[in-house]
Amino acid sequence: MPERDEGLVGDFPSIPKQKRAREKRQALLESGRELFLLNGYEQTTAKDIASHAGVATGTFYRYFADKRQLLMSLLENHLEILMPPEPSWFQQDPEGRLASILENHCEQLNKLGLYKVLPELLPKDSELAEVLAAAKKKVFQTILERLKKAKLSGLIWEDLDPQTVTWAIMVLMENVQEKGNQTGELADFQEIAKVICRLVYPPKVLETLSDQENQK
Amino acid sequence: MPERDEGLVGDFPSIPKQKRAREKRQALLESGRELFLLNGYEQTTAKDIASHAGVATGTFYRYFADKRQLLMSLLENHLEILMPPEPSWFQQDPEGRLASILENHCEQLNKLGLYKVLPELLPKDSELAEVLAAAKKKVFQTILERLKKAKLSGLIWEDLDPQTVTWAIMVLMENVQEKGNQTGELADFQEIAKVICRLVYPPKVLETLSDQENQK
Amino acid sequence: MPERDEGLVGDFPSIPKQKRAREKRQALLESGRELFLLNGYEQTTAKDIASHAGVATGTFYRYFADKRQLLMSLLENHLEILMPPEPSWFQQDPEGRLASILENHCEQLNKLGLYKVLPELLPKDSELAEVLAAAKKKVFQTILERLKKAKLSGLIWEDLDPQTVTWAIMVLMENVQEKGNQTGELADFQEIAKVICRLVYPPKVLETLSDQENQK
Amino acid sequence: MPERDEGLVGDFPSIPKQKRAREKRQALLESGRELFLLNGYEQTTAKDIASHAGVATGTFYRYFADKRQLLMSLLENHLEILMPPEPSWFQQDPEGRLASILENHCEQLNKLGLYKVLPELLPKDSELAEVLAAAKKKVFQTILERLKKAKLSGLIWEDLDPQTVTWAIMVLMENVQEKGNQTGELADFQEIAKVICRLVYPPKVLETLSDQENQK
DNA sequence: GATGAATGAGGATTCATTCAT
DNA sequence: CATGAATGAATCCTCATTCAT
Repeated sequence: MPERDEGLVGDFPSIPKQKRAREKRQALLESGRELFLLNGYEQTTAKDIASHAGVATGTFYRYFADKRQLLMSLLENHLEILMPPEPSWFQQDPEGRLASILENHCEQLNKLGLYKVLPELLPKDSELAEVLAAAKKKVFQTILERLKKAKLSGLIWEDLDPQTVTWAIMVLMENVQEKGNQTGELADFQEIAKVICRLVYPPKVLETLSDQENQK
Repeated sequence: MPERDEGLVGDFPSIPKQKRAREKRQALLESGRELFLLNGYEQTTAKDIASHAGVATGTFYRYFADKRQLLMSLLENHLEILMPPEPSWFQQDPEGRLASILENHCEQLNKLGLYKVLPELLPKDSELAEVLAAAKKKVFQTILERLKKAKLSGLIWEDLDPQTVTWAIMVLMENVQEKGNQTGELADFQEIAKVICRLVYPPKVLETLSDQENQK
Repeated sequence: MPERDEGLVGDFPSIPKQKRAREKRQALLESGRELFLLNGYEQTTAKDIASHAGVATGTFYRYFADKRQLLMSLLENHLEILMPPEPSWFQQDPEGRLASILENHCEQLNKLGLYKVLPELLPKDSELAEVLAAAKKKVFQTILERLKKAKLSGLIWEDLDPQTVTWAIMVLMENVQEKGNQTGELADFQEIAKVICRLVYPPKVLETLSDQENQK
Repeated sequence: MPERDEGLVGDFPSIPKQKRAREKRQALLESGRELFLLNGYEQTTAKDIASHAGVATGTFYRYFADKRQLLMSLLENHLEILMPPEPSWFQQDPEGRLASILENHCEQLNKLGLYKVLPELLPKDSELAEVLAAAKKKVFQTILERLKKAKLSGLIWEDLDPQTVTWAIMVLMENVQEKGNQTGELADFQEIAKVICRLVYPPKVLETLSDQENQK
């Protein structure tokens, strides 16, 4: 009766305590990640992952119940990276700050790469879809709250619906890492930040916030 | 044994056959579309599609090389629906027009449904990905051109990068049909249109454009 | 949606109506029977059965859900052969009749051979065990009823418990086909019949019944 | 690092180890027996047995070549329990004695339980089958000899074939422990003994033997 | 052309057995 | 000696594709 670790999504075979075993588990996770990115989830077999990690097929099943579970582990470990960041709007130089947040988020996403497999999985794995949707909803709520507070202070556009603005911000942030692909150039985070900020602040407010910074 | 349609004014050999063949092809395409949406692309087998269309497995392969080709046909037939619309910015009441464009686009997308399978395919089918990317690039260019013209007329924000704005508009338009899922409400196209227009027009320009309309 | 045939034990993929298909199904059943007898149930794989029947592995699964189901079909088709016969005790020359019943039963059992696999399966397949137990119980009841009637007529031993006698008769009949293996000779059905009859009739009754026959 | 038991009067190297080893072997045998009964032979893995016995998988293979050998050891250790008893027919109160022999045999069989796995193994393990057949043959011979002697003394039915009677007795004795399952009641050893005795003694002889007892 | 049975390669998973620690 | 992680052959089963009718 191996001990089991109840994670966010499903059961896992006992997570090994031994150092060697932990390393092997890590190697499998890493191999899985790489091959999923390279060939897609369906096209990657448990055997592939195992041999890429330098172990036998059976060893894979010592550490993971199946391919799906390995992926779930991966996602669980990096859920926060997959979520769009939650910028705050009261700070100075919002554009610059947002740009660097975006750049950082983008860099992490690309390093992880898992965002490439999600679209393949969401349609068939409703459990996973729910988990992600819940996480996104939370981010949505946070951003929305902040926007509403900002609105009370008169910092943001009066005539835009905060819900819709929140949605737009999230959609844009979730797609930053693909901007390069479309335009053929690297994403210019400064420009993107300006665009997003335009949805939030009227230009005058933005000037004020920037002035404050300049005065410092 | 080809059936013959012997009419008063001569023979139309094989025309009925062609007609039936075309119908069969259509039935297969339609079955494919439905099943892909229902169960996802990978989970749908050629046999499923054939029997859902009321023909034998082998018949499927008379009309399509394989499952992928059927999907390609589907996409080809409806590529324009899958592409974001190309709004123009010189017209009066831009928000209202954009709203109705969005609503229409969204409706067509949902009726077709194919947008749900794309994410599953793009990672593994680079050819498809290229085709779509090219189509998107074209839309991108069109929108960009229009924005640049508008900029020359001083109608749009001076300080935003047209490329980035174009990218933002497209991303937002491509994700309209998912807005409902996230917020739990139906997408409010009017509000979305307002948000998108904010990225294009300074409020004063917008007022002017609307005034023109009112004067009519 | 293939039609399904609800048998005694479990569901079966559609039983084919086409002649060729039926023959193939029969060939698979026969191959299964032979290989089960030859190598035992567990040692026989679906692939073995398929290639012994001259078809591909996948074909096996067109006709049977799995190995177990093939066996169930076999058993269902021949359940009556597997059950011990139900002799009646009022007739003339009971020994001779019983002997020929036994010989016939034994011959059929050996021709079928399935009795050799049953012991392997009963411990792990409680569903099958129940079906067989129920069938045996029915035979048991029939034999018991007949014995009780005979007892009322004073034809059988007064001092033996009919239930126990029934049990003994069934056990002996179920083991006839193994007598040869133990003694090294062919089962002598005449002698076995005499032994079984001794459990039923006192010698004097037996003489009377035989006399009646002689008088004819 | 072998532990050593250094006593006053010399060394007993490895004796403690041997004792522990013997215990471990016993634990494995016992675990094997329990799991075989519980899940059947095929369904029990070497790993199951080892962990049920509280040792590592590898340790199993230090004590037994494989699962089969463990079972063989078990059978070897308890062969006599598995064999039907060898009643003698000269004693007084044969029915009572036989009844108690049967009860005892039955009890031991049930305590051991191994009889439940034999049917699963005999078809695939001809070596085992031979060993058991040989043992049974020996019992058969013994019973047969005794019957023949009794026949010389005129104690038993003149008209029944001793070989067949021997066979019948063995078959009945081998199936006592299953009588309960079929009739739904506990086996009534007294009645079974009466039935078996009917195959051996004419009623009058039985009375005489019983009288002798009564006279005592 | 249409059919659908047949094919068989390929993926998931298990488990007897070995071997480095 | 004991351990239990690692091995990989072997099984089950599916499904894209072919082909005889």
